[in-house]
Amino acid sequence: MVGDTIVDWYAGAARDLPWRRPGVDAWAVLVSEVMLQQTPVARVEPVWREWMDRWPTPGHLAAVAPADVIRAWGKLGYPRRALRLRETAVAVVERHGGVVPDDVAALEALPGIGTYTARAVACFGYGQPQPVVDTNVRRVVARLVHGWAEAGNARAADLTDIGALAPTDTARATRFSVAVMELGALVCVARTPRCGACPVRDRCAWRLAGSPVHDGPAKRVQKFAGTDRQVRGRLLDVLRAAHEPVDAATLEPAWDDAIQRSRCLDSLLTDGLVEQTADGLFRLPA
DNA sequence: CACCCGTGGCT
DNA sequence: TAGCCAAGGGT
Repeated sequence: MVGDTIVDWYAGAARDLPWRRPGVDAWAVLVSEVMLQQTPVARVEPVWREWMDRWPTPGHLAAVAPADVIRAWGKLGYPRRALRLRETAVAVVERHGGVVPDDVAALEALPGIGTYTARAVACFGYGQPQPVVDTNVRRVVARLVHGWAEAGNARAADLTDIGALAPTDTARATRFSVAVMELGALVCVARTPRCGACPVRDRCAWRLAGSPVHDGPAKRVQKFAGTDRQVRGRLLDVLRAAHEPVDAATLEPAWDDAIQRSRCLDSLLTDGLVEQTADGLFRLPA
């Protein structure tokens, strides 16, 4: 069956990623998964190594100031993830005695841990045969099973779809979850799939249908230039570099439009990524 | 469910 | 070059 074929392919094709090595615990896996949310492997690797070296356990991370965490996060993007990761460390210490929980429901209750990440931790960190659905898996299933060129929006049936392909053997089912992700990351990629290198090309519904082009609605492109996300990033850049609180004037060069700049600073304060001192200066939260 | 939340490399 | 895309989550 296809599941077994994909597992066998993975044995010879898997990348040697640091968080996949033997002895890497569930906390280290959790940290990697949060960093990998919407961020490419190549950019995560060095930050993850440095991070785990500094803060190897939830207890270590829970004890440091948000400012340190935000700086260490660097330019991975979506810095709210860094804040939530620290909050998760606190929750693991307070609610789970410093041990990452091994059941999906408890994992999903942690800040910044959703449907995907909870199952990824249970599967990759604890060896459970959990179905795991990320963007790679949705694309593989779309092509292999449904014969579509692209995955649609995430849907509840995704978990059922991938579960149906998993090998029955428990250990192989666990391997299967990483294996499908790897297939999507290395072979069944978004832009130009390398079907010649695909272990299941002969059983792929999309190929059997003649590799039709995507005919549904185009996915909405997210603009970046000029958006609040860019402005927030600029403001945070200034504050990451400053090791003393700064006044509003110091933030002006970050963005010309005063209205937008002010709105974004407010939203950073609301998010807890920035705080204001008693004398009205701004800094990363101590 | 649609939208918001960063960043940088690749085509 | 401008857009596409990357191991999503929260609201």
